[in-house]
Amino acid sequence: MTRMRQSQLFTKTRKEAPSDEVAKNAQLLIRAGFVHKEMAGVYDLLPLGLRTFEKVVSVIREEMNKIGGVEMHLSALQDPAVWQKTDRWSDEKVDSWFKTSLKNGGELGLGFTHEEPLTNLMREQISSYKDLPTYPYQFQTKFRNEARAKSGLMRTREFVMKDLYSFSKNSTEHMAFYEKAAEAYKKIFERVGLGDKTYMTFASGGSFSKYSHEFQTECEAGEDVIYIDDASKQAINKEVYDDAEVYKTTGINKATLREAKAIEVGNIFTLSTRFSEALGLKYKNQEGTEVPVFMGSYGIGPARLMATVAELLSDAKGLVWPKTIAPFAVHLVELSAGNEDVKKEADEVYAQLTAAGVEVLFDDRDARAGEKFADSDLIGIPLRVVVSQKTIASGAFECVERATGHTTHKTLSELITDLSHV
RNA sequence: CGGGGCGUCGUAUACCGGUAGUACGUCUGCUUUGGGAGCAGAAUGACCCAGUUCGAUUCUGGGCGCCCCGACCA
Repeated sequence: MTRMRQSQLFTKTRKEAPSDEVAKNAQLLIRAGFVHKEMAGVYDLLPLGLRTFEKVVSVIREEMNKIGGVEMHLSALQDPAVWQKTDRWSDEKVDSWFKTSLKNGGELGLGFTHEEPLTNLMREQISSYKDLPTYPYQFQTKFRNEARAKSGLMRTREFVMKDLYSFSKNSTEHMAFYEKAAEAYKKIFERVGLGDKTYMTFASGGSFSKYSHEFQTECEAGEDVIYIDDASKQAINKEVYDDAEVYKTTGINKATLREAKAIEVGNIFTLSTRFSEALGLKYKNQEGTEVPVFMGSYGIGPARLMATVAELLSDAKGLVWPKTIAPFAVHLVELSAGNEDVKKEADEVYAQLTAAGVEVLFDDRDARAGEKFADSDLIGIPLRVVVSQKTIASGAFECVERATGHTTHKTLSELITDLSHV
């Protein structure tokens, strides 16, 4: 669906944010009708929110496909057996499990990540060096029993993650891909409008390896503290700030670093053979020797990314979406006040823009100008096109850029020409 | 999980040991129509369970829920 009449959009905007939301991202997304809070750390995507979410997903998907990613979809329900093999089933090892049980009493888990089932599955697919490298990925719901959900959509208990896993022959082949993945990630953050403020950040490797890389977007609402090197656009996570080896590896001068709060919008890990060895994922090399597959994992949460954009690119009037992830390209607003000529003209503009392939949200509601403008500002679609008696008389429609407030007047054909360039 | 705070119409807020007011939204009517309109009317509310009390939305205890700080974040 590339268009929508606002009279049929069931979500309503609100003047005030709910008192239980402090985070700006949640306040704006709820006020504009993009999301609904189901419970702490659990949000529903409403029509506008879903559209933006899907746009973010598309951007990520395109970049993953470009570097050889192959999309698939794994189950959320998890068999304990495979997790026991890597020692990640017990609540002592992993405290964020949501666990449930079968009617017959058998235990199940709701996946918080997918290294185990995928590695296990790939044993059927990988047996020779000829099968490598390979890069399966998915957009899939993760469940994490966070001790504390916080910051609106930033840290939730149920969320979709794009997780890509690389299966390589050795660390050299792995590192080549790791660097390609890092470049793809940079492109993703640029495309969604966060390029200026997102830094590839040296971080601890968790339980997998000594170091990993996070993509951190500088933002006051973030929960991480990073140290930014503006010259190289790199950063260092506070957790490894005092590690001398980090400076040797990166060549960063500790003295020039600037402290900032940031949101982790993506991360990439070298997993090495930690999972392939535990689960027996091996391949035969050219000499006929069995070797464990060398792995990596690469995650991005599209909803967190959407929330980060909401947090950073909004203004006092509401959301300001970049064209790449806006729910619609154009917000067509008719100010007919019941005037049939204006209505007819607006309908015509709606039909023609749609026919030209432009995604349009058409505010055909019987509401006053002030309310329509306020809603339009709140929702944050990049371009507002106004159809009213005034614009009909002048022969050109008023076009207002949401981000800048810049206003121009264009005929329908000029408008279509402009928009089809995007 | 430790600490703190908070639960009142759909939303945001107020007051009160004697069953609750305002604003926005909603409904009806009239007026208005380029920046969240005006007038008149209407409907809608105390998280749950105990206790104290003649009487509890108010006080006490417990539960549940939500937010914030911290810890955690594979």
